[in-house]
Amino acid sequence: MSADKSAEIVLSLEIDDPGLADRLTALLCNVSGIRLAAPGERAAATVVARDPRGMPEDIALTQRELDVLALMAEGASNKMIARQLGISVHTVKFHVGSLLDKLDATGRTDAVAHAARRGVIEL
Amino acid sequence: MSADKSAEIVLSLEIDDPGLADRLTALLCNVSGIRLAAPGERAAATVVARDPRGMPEDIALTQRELDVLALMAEGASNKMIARQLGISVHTVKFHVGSLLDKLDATGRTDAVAHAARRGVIEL
DNA sequence: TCTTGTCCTGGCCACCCGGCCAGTTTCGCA
DNA sequence: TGCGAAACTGGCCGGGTGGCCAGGACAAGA
Repeated sequence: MSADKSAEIVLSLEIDDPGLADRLTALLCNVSGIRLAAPGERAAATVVARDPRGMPEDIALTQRELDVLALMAEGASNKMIARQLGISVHTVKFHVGSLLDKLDATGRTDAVAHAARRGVIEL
Repeated sequence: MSADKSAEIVLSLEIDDPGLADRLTALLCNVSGIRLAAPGERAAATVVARDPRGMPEDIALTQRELDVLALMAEGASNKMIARQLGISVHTVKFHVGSLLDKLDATGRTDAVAHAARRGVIEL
């Protein structure tokens, strides 16, 4: 067990409000003993702040899009999703396209990552 | 509600590890611009940390594989990763292949999901 | 020395992905 | 009754992805 009091504590930020995120980043990065996590780095603790007011946060996804998204997160290909849902590959690609648009993602990997970050799906 | 930008940011702590909680408390309470929440007070953000001991060791990934994995989680294509790391697309595909093998994934989306589940990367 | 592991690069190829065009049906709402 | 949203399907195509083959450089360790 390390009792090193000088070891840095790695913090990651999950903050919706860009202004608050900026202010916290500016404040925390100057604190000795604390370091902000690089992208992908494991953090000892996470600073979270979901949109305080309202915060329904649920992006307007249809039921079908949710179905497709869940299977996408399992690593399923369009063909697999089509077979699973009993629809054609074209329809799957149609829903994936809507998902990429609504989640502001560049690809399916990005879409799953964004959805997981926003709590739309559980990894 | 007052939107005073010079106001202190109120933070609350939800940390399992008492040692980590103490260290963070000691560090944060001396930062001007940040105040720890009084009991029952509404906080602008919350610092959370799950039990770090519950996680098994990281799967044996090389540094380069971690680099590629982090960029994959950002939704970057092989070409983007290659440009970012200053290596060729072929090398990126080589590392991605190793990643798929080690993470027991069928594709890059699956790989990112698995890695996030196992705590290898932070989404 | 020889072996092992990591990292890097190339070509080739089948398949998948995402975006574009087009259309259909069904449903709820004004 | 008309109109839009959602769901569904099709063809087409450029580019991306993943698997396979091959090779070389370089450091650590047996």
